[in-house]
Amino acid sequence: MDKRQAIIAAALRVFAREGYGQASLDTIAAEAGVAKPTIYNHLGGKENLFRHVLAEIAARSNAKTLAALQTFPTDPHELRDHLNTVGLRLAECFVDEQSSALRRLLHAEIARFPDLFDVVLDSGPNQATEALAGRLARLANAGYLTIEDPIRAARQFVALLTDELPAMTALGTRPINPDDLERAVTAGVDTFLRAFATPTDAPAGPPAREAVGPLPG
Amino acid sequence: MDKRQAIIAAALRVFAREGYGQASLDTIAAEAGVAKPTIYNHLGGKENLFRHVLAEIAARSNAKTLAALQTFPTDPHELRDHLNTVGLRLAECFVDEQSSALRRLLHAEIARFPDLFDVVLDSGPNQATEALAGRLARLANAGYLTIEDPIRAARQFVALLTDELPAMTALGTRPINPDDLERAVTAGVDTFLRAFATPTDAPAGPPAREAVGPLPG
Amino acid sequence: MDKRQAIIAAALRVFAREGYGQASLDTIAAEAGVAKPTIYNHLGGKENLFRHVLAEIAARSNAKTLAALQTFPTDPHELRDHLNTVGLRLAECFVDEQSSALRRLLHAEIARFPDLFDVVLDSGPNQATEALAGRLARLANAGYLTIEDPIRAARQFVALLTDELPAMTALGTRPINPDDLERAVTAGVDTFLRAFATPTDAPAGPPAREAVGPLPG
Amino acid sequence: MDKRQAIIAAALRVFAREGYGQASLDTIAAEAGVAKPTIYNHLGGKENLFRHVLAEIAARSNAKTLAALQTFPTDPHELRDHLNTVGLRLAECFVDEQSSALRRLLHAEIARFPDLFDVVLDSGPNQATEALAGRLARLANAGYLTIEDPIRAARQFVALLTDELPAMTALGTRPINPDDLERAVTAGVDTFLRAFATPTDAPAGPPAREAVGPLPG
DNA sequence: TATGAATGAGCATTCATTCAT
DNA sequence: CATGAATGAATGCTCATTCAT
Repeated sequence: MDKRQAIIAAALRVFAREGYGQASLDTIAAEAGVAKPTIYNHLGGKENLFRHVLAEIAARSNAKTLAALQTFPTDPHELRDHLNTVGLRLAECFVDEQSSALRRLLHAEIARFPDLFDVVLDSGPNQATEALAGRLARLANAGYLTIEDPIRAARQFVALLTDELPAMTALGTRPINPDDLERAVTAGVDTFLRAFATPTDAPAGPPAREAVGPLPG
Repeated sequence: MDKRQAIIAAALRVFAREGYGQASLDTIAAEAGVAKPTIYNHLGGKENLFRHVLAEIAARSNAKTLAALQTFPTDPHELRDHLNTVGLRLAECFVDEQSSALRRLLHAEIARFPDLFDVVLDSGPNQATEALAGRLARLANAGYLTIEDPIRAARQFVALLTDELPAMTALGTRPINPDDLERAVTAGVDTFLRAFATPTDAPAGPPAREAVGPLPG
Repeated sequence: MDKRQAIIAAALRVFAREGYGQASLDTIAAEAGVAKPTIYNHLGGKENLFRHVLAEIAARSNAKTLAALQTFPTDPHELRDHLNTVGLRLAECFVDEQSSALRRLLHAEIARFPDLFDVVLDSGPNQATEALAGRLARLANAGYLTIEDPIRAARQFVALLTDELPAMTALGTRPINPDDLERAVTAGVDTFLRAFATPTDAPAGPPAREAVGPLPG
Repeated sequence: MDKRQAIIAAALRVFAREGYGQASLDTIAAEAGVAKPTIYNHLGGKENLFRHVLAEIAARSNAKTLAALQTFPTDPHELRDHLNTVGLRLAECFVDEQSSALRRLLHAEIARFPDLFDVVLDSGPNQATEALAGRLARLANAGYLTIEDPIRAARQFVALLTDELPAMTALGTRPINPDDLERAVTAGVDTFLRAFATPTDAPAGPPAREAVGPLPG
């Protein structure tokens, strides 16, 4: 329905702005332009509304992130530049307003909604990590990177990229200067490459096969 | 006073358990074994109480973390082992119940208390990062590590160490298996050394365990 | 609505009985037979409720008083009797329970609601004084009274009528004996006539024209 | 004691400013510079304190008023001027800050303290009325005034004097312009003399200034 | 389906009062 | 005598929820 979307959109704004506990259904109803009971008709209670909202943000964030990975270079000649590009896209997803709000809400209400954490994790970051791991594995197979555990590498790639962002954005409540964002990404990619780039004297080619598999002794 | 400490301790528990908005002074008073007005006499209102509590946890967490760094090896022969040891201590601080609660509360209430973020940051993580950076710089000076920006390296060290912990502990609400924690730390230290360890053809120190694979020349 | 009137009526009773500060919304709600939030839905908060109540009593009192003046004799042969009659009606309005309560509440809360005084004054006594002044001016024009400033005369008429009433009714908290009320009125009218009755040796007729206008040297 | 007076003085200010219900012992204690229990030691409870305060203001107001009557002219050649003078003094007592506060407090709390009304009345206005009645009786005996019931005349004298003052001072919460006060007094004295001055064709006293218009024969 | 109206429960806060010191 | 500390009780107000329409 039309109203249903209006309610979820309004709830998303209000929950993000005020948190679950302080958000009032009156505010949400007013902001959605509907009467309070309509919220109950469509979504039944505050708790259920919250779950729907989180699912919604998680889905959106996930879609955005997967889209950012869609054009991941699988056979780049300029590896660093390409990682910087894709890293910047990921970092932009990370500092995205809704993505930040989602993280804040999860932290805030995990005690009240312990199940939501896994739901969100599976619907979002885990998928992204898997996708990213696949891309990194291809680069490893192509000999550009030396990676034993692609999932781990993917997680660490993201960790290095987003390292400074919470502090720089006050947990996502302050906008970040694009230059600062790029610098943070560059720093993360730099360290990532120091750790995982295949030494360049062995030019390109597919030698690093064993690097992906089980390690020797 | 005695009561004052009891109030802060109880408030800490209740805020951590229920969040700022849902925590009620009745609950805190009951859990502290005092009457409600006593909270007002000592700490003046809910907001002030919350600030005191956060400051308290932040101070404790910081002290714990700085203590963990106190015995940082400055001239180790077994670099990896030593980094694993200190990394484990840091990770233990990270997954500490109070430290996790602090992070959750900060995320939850940063919209209501925008100033608290910087306060906590300065009283905690920033000091730890600086201390850690100093230790890493010494190791670099001694030729064990190749580091240009110690602050950045310190931040990335922590990022790599704690990478998996939020997911493994459900944002600090579930205890973590010590073995899992150690594995996560090892993985982080491993990548850190791949990125920053000085190449081993330099005589100092043992080679960084072949399992990691050849480091870039 | 029905409930709205019930709330205002109950609030009127409770405020009159206990004063603004001591009156509790719980009491008012109970006495009105509604739940507390209903008061907020209809009238928004204690202060607003108080304003509505005062406006209500002021309007009622004013209507009563103006009605009492409606039948004011404009050409009486028995001037004293007629003034006694109208004076008694006015005095009855003055000692009326609600009118007294209004005066008490105004005195009590003028510090908290400085604006209410003028509001009530304009919606009540001032209108009555003007109406009364008009009636007195007609009597003066008809030669029965000698009045230069009808507004002043009206005020003084009321002052003389109500002179003893506060003390006799304990500021409106005790009922007054009708005989006592009549005696007080008679005394006031008596003095009023001593001051303003045109000397009777000039029988009736319209001679006192100049008395209303500017006085001689 | 010193403290006792400080408490009463502070309570007087606070009660006058905020009313009985809203005045808090904390405020009074702070304003008096004592600890709260000290109020209990000296004056036992809020209600008792209030009684003491009212008695105190009543006594002061009464003293002031009686002093204003002390120099009442008993054999004046300029009757009107003398009545204006004494009337002005009485009116000044009436608009006095403390006297006004006393009236407001009495109105406000007569429901809670029904007995206080008579206490204050006897300790104040009644004494003043008696004193004034005595003075007026002397003037009547001297042939200047024609008065049958001096008490009644005294009450009416005051009523005519103070007629406009409540409206002009917003029940004593706004200061009054001295010129306005004098004009109000003059108007009251004028009407009083029209009612009670012995006709001037009798030799005693100067004629009552034609501005008043002819007095009834 | 959508809503205006109503409510029971709960919250932060304040206050008059007492007690140990 | 004076006070710091503590508290039971009450108050204004808000909220999630329901029901009749």
